[in-house]
Amino acid sequence: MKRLPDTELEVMKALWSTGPDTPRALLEDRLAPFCWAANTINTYLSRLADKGFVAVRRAGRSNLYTPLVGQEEYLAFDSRAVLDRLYGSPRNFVAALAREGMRRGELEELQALLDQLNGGQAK
Amino acid sequence: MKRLPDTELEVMKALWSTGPDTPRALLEDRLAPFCWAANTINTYLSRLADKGFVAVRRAGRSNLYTPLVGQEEYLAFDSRAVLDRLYGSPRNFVAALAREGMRRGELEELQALLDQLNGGQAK
DNA sequence: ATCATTATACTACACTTGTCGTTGATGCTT
DNA sequence: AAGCATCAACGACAAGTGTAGTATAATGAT
Repeated sequence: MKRLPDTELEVMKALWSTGPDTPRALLEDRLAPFCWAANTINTYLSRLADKGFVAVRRAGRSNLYTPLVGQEEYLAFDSRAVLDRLYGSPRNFVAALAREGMRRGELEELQALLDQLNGGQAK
Repeated sequence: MKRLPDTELEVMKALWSTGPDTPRALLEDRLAPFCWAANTINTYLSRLADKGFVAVRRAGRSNLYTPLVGQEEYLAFDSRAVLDRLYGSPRNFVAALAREGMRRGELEELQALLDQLNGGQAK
């Protein structure tokens, strides 16, 4: 697996949010905030198809798009890649975030997750 | 600030590890594992200088290089950029990591950091 | 059958990144 | 002063990315 560039990632995010066999129109809807030309979205979709990230299926006059790589799968891969690139460990990543200043609630959320990951049983 | 490409980041990592006014020879030493041609390192340094990440100073026959952006500063920026790009929150990032399988000790390290960030006082 | 619509496929182009080769300046040797 | 060695500046080039225009093919209206 390879890390995706920012724009292609945005397209994947849209696809993940819409599920399989997403019609083109819906996809454009989800991507509307970016104000990309329709052709631009085309290019990103072709590239994603080339890379094996989405399947394109013809349905009548139009196309349906389906993500071939799941969100969970990609996030798992990407998060580890982030560590390898610069941080080395989750600890270092979170430490960097903390230095920048965590936002309201982020720390609590994280603590709650850790509690859960620890199996709930207190030490 | 802008995120750096992988190779330039490796050069910055080397510079951070060697401190200010790093002579060229030492830098090449640190970068030896990458087996880059000397010219290649030159290019990365020029690009980093253009981007304002390093200062170059002439010292006699050779150059000295100094990082203009601190490691802490860059990590703080980059970690937040990672969240904005794909995860949204530290929680989601760590959840993705957990799904991929945390490595030995990573979870404990992280918990220890959180304890510390929470100011130590148990709730 | 022809024309207009429309969505897709193909092509283009500038900028970035990864990687070096070539040129040029500076100083050391003789 | 001439030639050699060294290091840095500049130029180069392929692949990837951001962004979109032009061409083409299928559909529906006359």
